[in-house]
Amino acid sequence: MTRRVTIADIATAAGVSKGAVSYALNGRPGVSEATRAKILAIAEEMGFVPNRAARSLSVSTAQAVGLALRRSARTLGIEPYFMELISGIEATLSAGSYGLTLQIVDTVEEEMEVYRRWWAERRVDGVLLCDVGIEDRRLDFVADLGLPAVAVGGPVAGARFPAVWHDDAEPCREILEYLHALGHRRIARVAGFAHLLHTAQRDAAYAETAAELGLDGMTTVHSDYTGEQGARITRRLLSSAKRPTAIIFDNDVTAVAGLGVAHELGIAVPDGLSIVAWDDSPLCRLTHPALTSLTRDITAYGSQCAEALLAHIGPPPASGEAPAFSVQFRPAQLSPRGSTGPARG
Amino acid sequence: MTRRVTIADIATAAGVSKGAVSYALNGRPGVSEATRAKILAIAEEMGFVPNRAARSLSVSTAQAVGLALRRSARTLGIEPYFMELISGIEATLSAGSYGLTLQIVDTVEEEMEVYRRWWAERRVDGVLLCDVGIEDRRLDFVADLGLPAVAVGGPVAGARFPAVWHDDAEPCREILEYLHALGHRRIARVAGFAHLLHTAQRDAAYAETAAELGLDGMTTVHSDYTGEQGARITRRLLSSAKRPTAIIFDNDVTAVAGLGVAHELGIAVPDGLSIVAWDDSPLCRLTHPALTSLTRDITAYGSQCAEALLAHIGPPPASGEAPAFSVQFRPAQLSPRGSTGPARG
DNA sequence: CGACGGCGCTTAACCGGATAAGTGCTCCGA
DNA sequence: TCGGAGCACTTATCCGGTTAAGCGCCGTCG
Repeated sequence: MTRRVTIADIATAAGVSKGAVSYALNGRPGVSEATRAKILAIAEEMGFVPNRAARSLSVSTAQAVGLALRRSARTLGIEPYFMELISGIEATLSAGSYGLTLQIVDTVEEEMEVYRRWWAERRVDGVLLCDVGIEDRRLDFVADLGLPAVAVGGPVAGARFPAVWHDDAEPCREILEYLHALGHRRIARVAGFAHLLHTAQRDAAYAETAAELGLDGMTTVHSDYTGEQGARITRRLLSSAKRPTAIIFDNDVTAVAGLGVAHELGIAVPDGLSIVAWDDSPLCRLTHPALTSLTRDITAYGSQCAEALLAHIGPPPASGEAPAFSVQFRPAQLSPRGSTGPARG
Repeated sequence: MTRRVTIADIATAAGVSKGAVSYALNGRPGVSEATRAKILAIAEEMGFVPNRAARSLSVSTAQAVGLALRRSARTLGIEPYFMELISGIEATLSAGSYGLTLQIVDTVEEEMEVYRRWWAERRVDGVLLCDVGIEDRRLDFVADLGLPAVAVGGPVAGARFPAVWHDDAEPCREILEYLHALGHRRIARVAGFAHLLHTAQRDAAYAETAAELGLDGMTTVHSDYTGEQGARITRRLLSSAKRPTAIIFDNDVTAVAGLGVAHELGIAVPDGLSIVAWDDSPLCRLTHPALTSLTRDITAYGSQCAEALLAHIGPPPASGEAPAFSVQFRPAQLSPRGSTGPARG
């Protein structure tokens, strides 16, 4: 295990000072082109890679972004959403040679503590906040800390930092009109966590469209996004006297579980029941029939979030143009598949 | 955004030198108990958190572990395996106040480049190698680099660093005997990537047990673990003249896809076809019928891997007892559910 | 009584970069 | 011919910790 090569080694080899090497490597003025070329060649030949800690200490930047996820291992595992998001985030970050530091936490308190520590340690330059809630203590906490952040989801009222989100109202309208056009009148919805911002947004959007279409029998049940709850709620819905002819699920996992329950109860899909899932993932194409779902490119969404964060971290506040607050991402698109059809009778 | 508190600030406040503060905070001798208590109290009061970069620079340790995943965003998203693994890894790491740095890569070359960079930058103190292959160039590469590593999977022949794995032979035998006892004689297997070590191990184990049981018609088809391939292969298997009465899938995703195909072809499960899935995840309980599967605690497995890595990084090689090479994890257990039953006719 | 050892603390160097300030040189114009 | 600007590079300092070495003071023992 040979010793690492430092700029001092390069300086010695090139017969110049450490300072000159630093200027040369960072493309700053202060050295002649000939010397710069020579230094770069030597650095390349010696396989020089700057020590991250030393650079961080000097410029007081971590070149890393933090992501704290407050979901259980099981939920994280089965929700394609997070891994796709992470994958997108990661792609943008590594293109900008930023690292991604990941931590899984149990409670909001723990999550905030992680942010406090990360920032105090200068382990990260900024964080991405997932699962934005209606009343979200993290928002003020992080802003007060001075820790650059971007909310994954929004728009956040009175935001003190950027958010990246997509309009859910439009897709909600699209689904409901689609199901209505297919003749469905008793439509149920298995929603996500009631405290999440986007759940509330969808709640409102469905209510509005339902009113316009004269669908007054729409029931909404909130879940924790797990398959177990999805199955249990679906079982209850399908066992009721006036059972729905269509169910909208707020995520893919509960939708797949719901489909399983329909099979279990001998209800044919889509003849006896239509199913729509949010968050089109490969999961939706695994089942038979494949699930009609709302497609959005979560990986691209993750990239966009990371970009917003880098932009927010990046330029010193002197810059003329204000950072783009609250970027809006393209809304989800309905992808009709085999799980939806005309209402029976 | 107030300036960070450094040990110099504490030193001033306590009326001592930086050195004394450092000794006090690190629990080393060199200060009286009274002074230590005073310094600790002041540090606490001022909310001191050491700067990671400064400490790293001094002690040349990153207090972080790297994980590079060579899978596509879509695969990562839908495979519960990785998130559960990460979750377990993360739990152990954060308990030891290590960070986890994640990177997603496309090719082996890129992956090795990431290791080289991480190590040169001293961004990580060690890495976990997933998806260990039969001929794995990464193993020697990482060992030559001097980068501490632990293989997630094994045993690795001629290993130059520890591995954590579980015996797959025993569960393979268990499955085959179970299906044999149920009367199945035409059993197919949808395996994973042929180049992966554990696939080869299972290949061998099945072949051996099949020979013992006199099952000579066992066909094995290798897949890339995706639902698409799982579905396609299953469709082919079920369309053949002498179609199997049972299929073993090497992961949960292909198994769920296979179940979908059975539905599609109107083949009842388990009456017309029995299905067994490896890697019991919530996914296996989402379907109807729920999938008989091989349960292993992947989160705990991840923890174990992280522990092995920390142990390998941790004590300087002087230590008396050799680091535990090649920890064996408990084998997977068969969890029979609704997708398996007696062979028909 | 003086030498010695150890405690408790300070001093200073170091980790590996970035960077402001300083130095010697050349070239230019007055 | 000389002052001054500007280039190319060096020197020195800083970032915030860790740590070896040094130093004064006290108690102890020969």
